[in-house]
Order: sequence, then structure tokens, then C-alpha cells
Amino acid sequence: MSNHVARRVIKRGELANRTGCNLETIRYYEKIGVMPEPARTQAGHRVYDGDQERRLRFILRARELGFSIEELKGLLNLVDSDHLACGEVYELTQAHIADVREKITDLRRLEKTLSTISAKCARGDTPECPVIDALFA
Amino acid sequence: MSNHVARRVIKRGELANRTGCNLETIRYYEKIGVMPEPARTQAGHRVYDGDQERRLRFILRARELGFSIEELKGLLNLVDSDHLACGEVYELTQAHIADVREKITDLRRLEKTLSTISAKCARGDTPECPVIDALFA
DNA sequence: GATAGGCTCTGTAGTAGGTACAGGATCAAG
DNA sequence: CTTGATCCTGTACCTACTACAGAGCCTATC
Repeated sequence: MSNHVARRVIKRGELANRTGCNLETIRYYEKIGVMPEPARTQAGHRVYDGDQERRLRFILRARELGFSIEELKGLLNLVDSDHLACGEVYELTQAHIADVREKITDLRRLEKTLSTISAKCARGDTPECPVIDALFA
Repeated sequence: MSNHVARRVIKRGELANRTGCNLETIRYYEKIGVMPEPARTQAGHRVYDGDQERRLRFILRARELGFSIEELKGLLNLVDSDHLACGEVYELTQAHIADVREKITDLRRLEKTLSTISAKCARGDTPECPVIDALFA
């Protein structure tokens, strides 16, 4: 007997397969409140519909783009609100871009320091090592 | 009465102050084995000497340069060994530089994607938002 | 209709690299 | 001798997951 409202619902394993998301991560997203509590079969198995699959893809994409869970929650609040204001999304995105740029700057500085140090290296078997010296300095 | 071998020893709080390291982090480094177990006063208070302060500075500097704790342990093993081979240090450093460069590349790609998406943004109060659309895509 | 093996459920523990307590002991100054 | 700073220990918390154990369920085959 098929449920009269059932239209293409899937279980957790299939959702994981279709989205490439780890099985347990889906449960985790439910726990932290970014995924809604899904419907259940009589036996208690979670069932997901197309909307929920789209939401999960949104979450995964945002995470892929480096949005933290907190930033993601901000985006989802906007998505979930009736009056989605593009300006607010823009602000969040700009803030995130600024974060990313800062990280890039930091890493570039880091790379330069490391390269400079390691360029001095004789690479020999000697106990004199400019890398170690630089770390001790 | 001063201990006959005591020469400029400090306690954990002063070590933290002098190095800028968090107080608890020192204990943590001891726990994970990158800092040695220090001497103790009769009351059980940790005391550190100049060598240990230098070692902590080394650790902090390596962490600042983005070496993971595992990488750091590798460096410390070399430092602690009798036959410090600069070549090995060089290898570890090069591997780390490669990691850093990869992170930079990833973040640059990310920044480009985010900038492209957000450049399309009208920043209006409209419910049409290219950022959200891009995330749902 | 029994059974095998897959799936799902729950709670909990582990990862990196720390940070932050609580509750008690000790130390130094007044 | 008291007060306040420092120290001790163990444990919990943080981010963002991931992995497991032990149980229950579902379906295909015999």
C-alpha cells in the first residue's frame, strides 16, 4: 500500500548518495538545525522530498564555498524568510569574501617567509640548519 | 633557602607572559608530548628554565608558520636527535610550503567564484538574488 | 515462513588544536 | 594571619564533522 501523499521520497542513504554528502553528516545537519526534521516512516526511518534535497545541496554548496555554519545559518534565515532581501545576502557574501581575502594575504606572507628561510638551506647533513635557526630566533 | 642548582627558573604563568602563549596551552603541549615534563617545586608547581623557554618559542613559531602539530613533531624529532640533518628539515619545510601553496590556490579559486557571483548582485530588496540562485544551482 | 544481508535507528566517542572553567592548594605581601 | 594572586588537577567546551556499537527493520531468496 502506497501512501496517498507520497511523491518521490527517498531515505537517508539515497539522499547521501545523490548529493555526495556523508550519511552521518545529514543527521548532524538535522541536529544543529540547518536541515529540518524530516518525515518518518512508521518504523521511524527518515524520508526526504525534493525540497529537502535542494536545501541540502544549498548547504553543501555554501560549505564548499567556505561559508561557516554560522554564516550559512544567516543565509538560510534569509532564504527562509518571506521577504528575501538580496541586499542582505550581498552583505553576508561581501563579509565572507573579505575573510577569504584576509586568509589569502596571511598565507601569502607565510609562504614568502617559509620560502625565504628554506632558500638559505644548504640541504646538507650538517647540524647547521637555517630553517631550525629561524624557528629558534 | 634557594636551591643550589636554581638558575633563573620561572613558573608557568611567567613563561606564558614572556612568550605570549596561553597559560593552558603550555599544559596542553606537555600533555601531547611536544614540551617535556618540567621540574616541580616541592608543592608541585612547574618550573621552567631557559632551554624550555627556547623550546616553547620554537613550537610557537612553527605553529605561527602553519606547521601542524604532526609536522612540528617531525621538526622536534630532528632537533632532538643527535645528528640533525638539514636535508630532512628541508624536506619537511618544502612539503609544508606545498601545502600552503595549495591552500592559496584553493582560496583564490573560491574568491573568484564568490566575486563573480556577488558581482551579478543588484543589491536590491527584490526576492531575486543571484547569490542564492547560485547556491541553489 | 525463515533467514541473510543490507539498510536504518540511537547515542556516544573521536578528530585538531586548543580554551575555559570548577574546586582546591599554595605563595607572597601587608 | 589574612587576602588575593597564582598554581594544581580533571573535565567540558569549541568547529564541523566522522565513525562506531548494538539494536531494529526491510526485502529477496530458498
